[in-house]
Amino acid sequence: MTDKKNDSGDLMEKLASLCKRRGFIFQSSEIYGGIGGFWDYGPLGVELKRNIKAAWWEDVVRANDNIVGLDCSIIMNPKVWVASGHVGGFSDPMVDCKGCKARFRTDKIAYVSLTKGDNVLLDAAIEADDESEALAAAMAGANSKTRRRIEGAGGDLTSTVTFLSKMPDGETGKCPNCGGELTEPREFNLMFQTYVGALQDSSSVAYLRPETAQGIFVNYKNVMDTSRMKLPFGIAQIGKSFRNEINPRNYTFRSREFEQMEIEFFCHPDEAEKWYIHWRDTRYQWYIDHGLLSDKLHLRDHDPDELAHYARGCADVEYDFPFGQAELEGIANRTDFDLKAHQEHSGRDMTYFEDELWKDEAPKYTADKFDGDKKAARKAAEEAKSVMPYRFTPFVIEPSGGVDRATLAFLCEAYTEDEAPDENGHMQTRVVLKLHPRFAPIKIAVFPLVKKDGLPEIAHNIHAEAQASGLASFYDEKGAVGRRYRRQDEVGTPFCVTVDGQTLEDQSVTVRDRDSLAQDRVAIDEVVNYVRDRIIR
RNA sequence: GCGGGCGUAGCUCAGUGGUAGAGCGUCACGUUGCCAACGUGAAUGUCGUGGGUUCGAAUCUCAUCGCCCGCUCCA
Repeated sequence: MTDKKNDSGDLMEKLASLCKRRGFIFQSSEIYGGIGGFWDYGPLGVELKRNIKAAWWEDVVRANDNIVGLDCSIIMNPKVWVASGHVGGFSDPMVDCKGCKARFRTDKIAYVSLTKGDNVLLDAAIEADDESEALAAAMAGANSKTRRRIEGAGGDLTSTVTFLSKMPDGETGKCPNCGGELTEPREFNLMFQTYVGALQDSSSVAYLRPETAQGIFVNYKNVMDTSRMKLPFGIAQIGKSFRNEINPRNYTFRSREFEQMEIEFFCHPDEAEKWYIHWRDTRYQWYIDHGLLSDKLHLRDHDPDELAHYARGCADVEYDFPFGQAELEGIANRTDFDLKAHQEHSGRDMTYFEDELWKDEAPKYTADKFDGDKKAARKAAEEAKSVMPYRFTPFVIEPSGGVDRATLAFLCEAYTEDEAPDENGHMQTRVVLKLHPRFAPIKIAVFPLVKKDGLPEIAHNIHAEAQASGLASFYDEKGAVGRRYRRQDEVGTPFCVTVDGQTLEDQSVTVRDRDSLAQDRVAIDEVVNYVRDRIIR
């Protein structure tokens, strides 16, 4: 069997077509012309996605004593987003050039002028990050005559650098690229807004969360107080998030409504690096274990200049999609940035106290150690307790994965066209989703070889037994058995069980393997266990 | 947001001003005893949506929505 793995661009089209045809993924609101950036999961898609989420939850929450789950509301007090920096800080106004169509952030366009008295020696529009870079770039861009005049002017030059973002409203400068006219600055805030309550005024504005993480941070105290968790421990959550992407693209990859699976893992600052490495490697391995080949999966450590201002380390798990290498999950060391931000904005104490460590230390602060001065002893104790190593703000390691992105990656990886013989022995192209059995929407399909001689009844019984034991099972008696196999191949069903004439004689059935096409003869009583043994991990 | 391409049956697509089509899939019956494209029959379309031109529009035109590619963006 030779695989004709499709790494070209049409894989995406074939996959999208299959997903529509077999009920994995539909465009949202399709009968009304759809809506960009929103997608629906059909009968098989929802099973696949639930299986992925369930596997994550089992492996992350249930398999770890020090991780607990959470399910937060999507709409929160808007102050949460002020504290996190999502309101205000990250809405970068942009301008477009009407001439050359380039787009710029207004805080990246600088207007540099050099004057000596009333003489303007240099007046330039430059794309730059800061003043010194703008000046340097303006000088470098000047012609030799201008440069000589500037050098000749000696020290009595006046230089001004004005960023477009700092210019008065209504004033726009020229395009740094072509000198053309720029549009009015436009806000690109990616949070969806809504109103809470009947009154739609500025006091009732709220946001659909752009990430699940903040819901965890604001519940960190609640969880710690009620679940007896001690550092290091994690809080995990799966849920919808919303970003009003400017330009959703690449099928479900960049959607405006999407689902995240996130852990916020709280630990001692001294251990943050250790846990960061742990989670980075654990999460990377999780994707490999579930079928993403390691040569298509990349663990990419961010360069220091790529890191967000609050992060001390960050790595992306990336996959080679047909449209390019793109992120499935990010693992970041967010330091104590978030807890400190919420402590500052909410006024609530977010620090952690090492009481077991303090227990050993407390005897040093009894009154007799302070010449019987109880007050002095208490004061010294309070001071000692209020700082490291007893009291501190935990660091946070955040493995944050996209459920829809993982689903898409597993689908891309699973989509295979190989060749299988037809009834005359001629090789025919076969489409098969080689999904990890744990993720397969249907685990076992049960067929009577033909629709007579009591075979359907026996097959029905096996189907019912599989269902009763919790296996997602599918019964099919229509058409030729070969066609039924192919239908199941297309949706990734790992095992097909066929009841045939021999079953009537010796109570055995054939179990056919999706990937190898091999058939095993198994006793009816054993068949459910046989399949179960082969789908667990 | 800009530029280009596309939108016709569940899927893939043909159809350039005059009766809405094909292949596959689906359904029914038959056949078939282990790997889809056997037989017979059947269902299925706001031709993305809205306006305009025309005696007449899937076809020409404008707008709009969606999808794909490139640019841009991505806390």
